[in-house]
Amino acid sequence: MDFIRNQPIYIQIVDYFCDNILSGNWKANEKIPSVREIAVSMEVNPNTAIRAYTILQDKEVIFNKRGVGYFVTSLGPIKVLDMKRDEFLTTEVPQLFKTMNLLQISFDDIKKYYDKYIAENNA
Amino acid sequence: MDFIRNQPIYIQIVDYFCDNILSGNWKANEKIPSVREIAVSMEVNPNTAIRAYTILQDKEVIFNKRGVGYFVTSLGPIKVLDMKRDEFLTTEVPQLFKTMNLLQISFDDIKKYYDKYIAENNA
Amino acid sequence: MDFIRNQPIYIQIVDYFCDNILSGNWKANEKIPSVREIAVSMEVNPNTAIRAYTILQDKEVIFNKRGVGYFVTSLGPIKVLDMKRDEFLTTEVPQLFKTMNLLQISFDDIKKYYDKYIAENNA
Amino acid sequence: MDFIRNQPIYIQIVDYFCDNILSGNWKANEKIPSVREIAVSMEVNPNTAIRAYTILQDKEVIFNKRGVGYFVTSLGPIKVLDMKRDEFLTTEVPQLFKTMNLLQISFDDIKKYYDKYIAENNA
DNA sequence: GTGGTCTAGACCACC
DNA sequence: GTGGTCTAGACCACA
Repeated sequence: MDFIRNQPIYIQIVDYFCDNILSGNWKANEKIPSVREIAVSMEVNPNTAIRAYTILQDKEVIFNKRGVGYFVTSLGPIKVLDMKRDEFLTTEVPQLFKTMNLLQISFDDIKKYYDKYIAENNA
Repeated sequence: MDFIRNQPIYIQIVDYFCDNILSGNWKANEKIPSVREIAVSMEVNPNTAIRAYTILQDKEVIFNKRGVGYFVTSLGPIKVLDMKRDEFLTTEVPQLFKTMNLLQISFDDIKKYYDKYIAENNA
Repeated sequence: MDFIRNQPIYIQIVDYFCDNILSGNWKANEKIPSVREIAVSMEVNPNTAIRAYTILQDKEVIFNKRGVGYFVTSLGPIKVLDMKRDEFLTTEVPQLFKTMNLLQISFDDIKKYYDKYIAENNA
Repeated sequence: MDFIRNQPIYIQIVDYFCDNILSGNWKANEKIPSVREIAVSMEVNPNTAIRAYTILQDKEVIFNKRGVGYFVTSLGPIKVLDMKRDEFLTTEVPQLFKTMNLLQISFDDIKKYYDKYIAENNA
């Protein structure tokens, strides 16, 4: 896995987990990969992996069955969706508009990129 | 100046400088505030301020006349615009689309927020 | 380590690093000494040492594994060689010829010094 | 005049003066340009120009007739030549050889560049 | 353990 | 006045 510089690895792992849950790849009540598996596949220190699990456990997105592994909670997918939507609309979107304004990029420009993006990813 | 936690202050100063250049507030070949002025006005250590100057100097956005101060290079405004546009289009925009996709937010939804944003900031 | 006056210490550290890489002492992908080790062994403030690391990191000669340390990039040795060669041939060599010309020193004179230098350092 | 970064401007002016004397452009006992002329033509602070004059005056390479201007001393050209030769042979040349060694550049390589240089500058 | 950031303050060179 | 370098030392995030 490629990590972005300047952003903590454990945060990037959290995001990776959220993506899997949002995309339906990991469904409610399903078991997710073990700490060890993640640590190995991502070439990451187990301590770093554990931090990601702990954060999502604190937010009740995943839970732990001792000796068995981690699972998505039944409300997990909904919680993630809410969290992400909220963050997206109150933080990212306004920031985006501000940047567009500063860079003189019109909404139509974005629209063009969007159409292109859709074409490429649905084809 | 108010700084965002968990982002280095010197990066925020760099962004502040870029904003001033992009907005036309600081024009090509014009002198910009001295290190000490910035340090005082932002209530920051001069060393921290210098880091911002050094970064932009390395990118040839500003240059130094010894004993006189820092100036915007003649290509400075263009370089900043290019840098920012590039980063925006190759990083933020794809990220945006991916998030929209995951969160099931349509382009029309975004459009509504955009119209609202414009109405608020131009009124 | 003995530092030359009137040249920044951090530049001299950069040169020291480059020398180690050029001489094959530090090879591609190998870990190099930590910031603290260098700071202690060179009797220099860690901040001063960090500047050297940062400069070479910006030039992609070394890179950082978070929490682990700094490593020579795979292209590091080549980049250093290119950088140094370029600087040598475009700056030092023409400067040399110009000085020789001004001082009325012939190429044969230099040759004698060179032979002497080689004799002393290979003997 | 274009100045090199990282080297004091007054030193570069001193070098410029020495070059003029060595090349025979400014001969013994001849008047050299006034401080003001140099300051204007080089777009430099007069104080900075004065430093260069003072340094060469201290070394008895130039002298001042009050109200008239600066002149090259009768021994000026010889002194400059001695100074430069000494510095060249004891500092620059050994440094050059060391760099050649590190960069795996042979003396024959240098010879080729030299022949090329001569051909270009005598043609 | 690793590096990164920041402050406080000194000292210097240069213009 | 300008910026540049360096030290000492604290505190933090990360692995």
